[in-house]
Amino acid sequence: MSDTNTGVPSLVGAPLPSPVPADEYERCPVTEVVRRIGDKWTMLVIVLLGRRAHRFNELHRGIEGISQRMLTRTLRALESDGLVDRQVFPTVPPSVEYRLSPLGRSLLTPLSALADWVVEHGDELGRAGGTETDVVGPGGGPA
Amino acid sequence: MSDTNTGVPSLVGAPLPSPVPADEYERCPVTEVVRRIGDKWTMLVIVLLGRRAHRFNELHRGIEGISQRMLTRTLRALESDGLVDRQVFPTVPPSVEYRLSPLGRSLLTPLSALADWVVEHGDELGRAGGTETDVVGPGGGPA
DNA sequence: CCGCATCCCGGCCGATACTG
DNA sequence: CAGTATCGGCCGGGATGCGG
Repeated sequence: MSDTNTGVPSLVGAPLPSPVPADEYERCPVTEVVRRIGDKWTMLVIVLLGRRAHRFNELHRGIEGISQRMLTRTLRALESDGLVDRQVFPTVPPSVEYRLSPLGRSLLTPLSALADWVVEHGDELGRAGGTETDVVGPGGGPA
Repeated sequence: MSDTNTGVPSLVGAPLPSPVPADEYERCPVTEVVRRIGDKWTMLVIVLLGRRAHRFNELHRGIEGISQRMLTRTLRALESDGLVDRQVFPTVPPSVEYRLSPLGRSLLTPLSALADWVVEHGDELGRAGGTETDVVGPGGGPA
């Protein structure tokens, strides 16, 4: 299912015979996206906009702790990524609505998979054991 | 599927009746994980370890551009998150093997979903249109 | 071979003030 | 209401060198 010849030959697949050169990983597509949405606020915005369209200050109040600056930046980034659509109403006072683009909405699906994982395994994260460093006896190792 | 009462009531679901207070989003679990794996190298390491166990310098050579410092940091972080297991062979010279823990392997599944999305929509990202800012005529807006 | 310590820089991000 | 401008702290992350 995940298997297309784009550099991501299914993450869960068995160890492939030809261990793809390092260059392939350098521009790993998953990494790209994760880095895109991996910053401090992006995910929160996506989640909020995943529910319904929001106006600027609506988001500003909805995401406690975010500054105007970062909200603007985050929205601009999402916009230029084509994940959110921005709609300006030239009223007085002006108002702007942000909503997830079709592309952005399609992203919600894999994101839900992640959410599912967190719901199921999230409690095992954090401090999964301080000293599980498993030392085997001499002579058993590779080198 | 995504719907457990843990704070992530399915991202793709229709707009829920009770619009959860902002506090809920503050500690959005998905955001947590994404921030965990959203740094520069973590995803690459996970992908490599997803194929098979690797030794330190094997990873170092496999992920072109990473410094020893960052590889160590990344591995330590993944380790304390319980996503990778570290196994030391007290040989001379010493050797260390890193492999995905069961938890880490379980993470590959949702990550694959993301990979699938990238494979399918990745080309629409980046510059999805400079000035798609849609301005409607006066009188049509909310405010 | 594995990994830590130190130095340093650039960018992320917050606070604040100002504009249409 | 919806931003922009500027300053500054903090930290991610690269280079190098040392230790077990």
